Amino acid sequence: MPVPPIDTADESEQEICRQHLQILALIGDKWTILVIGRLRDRTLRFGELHRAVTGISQRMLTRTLRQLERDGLLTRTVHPSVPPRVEYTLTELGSTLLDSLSYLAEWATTNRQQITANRRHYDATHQGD
Amino acid sequence: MPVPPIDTADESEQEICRQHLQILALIGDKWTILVIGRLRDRTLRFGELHRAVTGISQRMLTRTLRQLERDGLLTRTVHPSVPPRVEYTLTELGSTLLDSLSYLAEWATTNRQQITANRRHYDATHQGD
DNA sequence: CTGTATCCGGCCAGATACTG
DNA sequence: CAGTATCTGGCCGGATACAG
Repeated sequence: MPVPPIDTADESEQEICRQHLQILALIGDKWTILVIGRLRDRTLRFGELHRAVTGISQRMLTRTLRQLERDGLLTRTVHPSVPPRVEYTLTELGSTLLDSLSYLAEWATTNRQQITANRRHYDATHQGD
Repeated sequence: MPVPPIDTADESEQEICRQHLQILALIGDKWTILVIGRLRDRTLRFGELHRAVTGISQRMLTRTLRQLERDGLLTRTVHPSVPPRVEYTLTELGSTLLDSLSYLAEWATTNRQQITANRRHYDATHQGD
């Protein structure tokens, strides 16, 4: 069967792709990658993360951390003391995600300038439309 | 210098990370990956893409394609005929992006069920909060 | 067939204030 | 210190209608 017309039979492929997307949506938001990136090397406390990720609000940091905890990408440890001390640590699962992301990061590094150039060229040649 | 306090000196690292994010935001939206995924094997016309990507609206398909064209991830070819015929083809750049994404897709495949289980467990153990 | 133009409802992130 | 509660404005995506 060489080159089927449209290959409408692979609805399943698209379904699988959507399931992947559901997972990848994990990291598609604005802050998640920055947060787990900061946790790559070491455990950090809430306040440390808040300072480390420039511009994030308390609300968004909390939300991001909760979701990552729910997905099992990091662990949240509460030390019952005064003042309270909460530490966040990347799990093995989170660490492997970061590893997989490195390929994409490498692609971005390699092609960032090319993309910027492409955009400039497009904007220059299409501004008259 | 073993284990610096917070390592606030690597603001630059975060800057680079943000530049990466700026690029990765390309594919962080709802439709981009589905569209370029459909173009992996072959050139497709607008209408073919519209049917191939289930649920996408004309507006969103057009927007997605325009952005991908601007970034140089695909080419848009207009065949002057009646009715008009517009074909979209992945560029080398777009193809390499898809290759880099495959590592993430593999991670998603490997860990999807684990994550689903993690969520169930979290929801079960935290519903009383 | 391949788009563009317009309206519009929902969601999400930011700001702010408050709490154990 | 580590959050939660509430309000709000803006953006994004879908629906619809129209055009070359």
